[in-house]
Amino acid sequence: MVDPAEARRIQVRLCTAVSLMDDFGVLRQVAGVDVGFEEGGAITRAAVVVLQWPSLVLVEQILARRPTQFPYVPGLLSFRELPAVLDAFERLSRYPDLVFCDGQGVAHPRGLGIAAHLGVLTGLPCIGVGKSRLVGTHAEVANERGASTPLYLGDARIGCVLRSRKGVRPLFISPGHRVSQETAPRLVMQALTRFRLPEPIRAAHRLASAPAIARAAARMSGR
DNA sequence: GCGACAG
DNA sequence: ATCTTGTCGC
Repeated sequence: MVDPAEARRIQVRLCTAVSLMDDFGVLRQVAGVDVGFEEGGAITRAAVVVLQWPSLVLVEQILARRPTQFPYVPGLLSFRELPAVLDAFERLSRYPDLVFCDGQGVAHPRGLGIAAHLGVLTGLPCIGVGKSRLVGTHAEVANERGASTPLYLGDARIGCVLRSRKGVRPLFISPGHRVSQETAPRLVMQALTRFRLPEPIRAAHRLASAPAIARAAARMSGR
């Protein structure tokens, strides 16, 4: 199995394949990706949902489960979560035109967050939607829906910090693959309804964290 | 050597 | 991420 040192070498090599140019046609179906765990982390659950665009109507959902084989190491998240995500992608009846992935895109120490890694491996346009910061510096973000400020790593712009709705913690948006810095936050805004997270990510999260619901139901019915 | 650190 | 009830705030 790949160890952390080897994983970092793979990232340095693969990051050269990332494209930060808009390169996709008319969007008809978009996917949302998120991962959860069972058995105290022993089992990885990857959820991939497909929504019609721009209606955001759910049209397909796939859940893949497999033994976890890599620990959580900041900066190496994709090596822990992508195996299960790729299992789920193989079962899709049709590939989406764009993917929203929970986690960073190129806003990563070596430019290959999980959304960028997924984009390079599948070849699909991908956008990283992080709920918190991994790397980079930025100015304060106005407390208004749609407000944003660029995220930098040294001189390079690696993404943006976006307030998806007033009064919530901002999202860390960065291109994953075949999407530009300007377009990524625009598409995220178009995928929002009334919640902090864009709909594709919310739908994937509901499916990936289903165990929590099962446990809640068990507790209510009789422990 | 001392923090920071996606999910 | 996950373990977990009620509770503070808009």
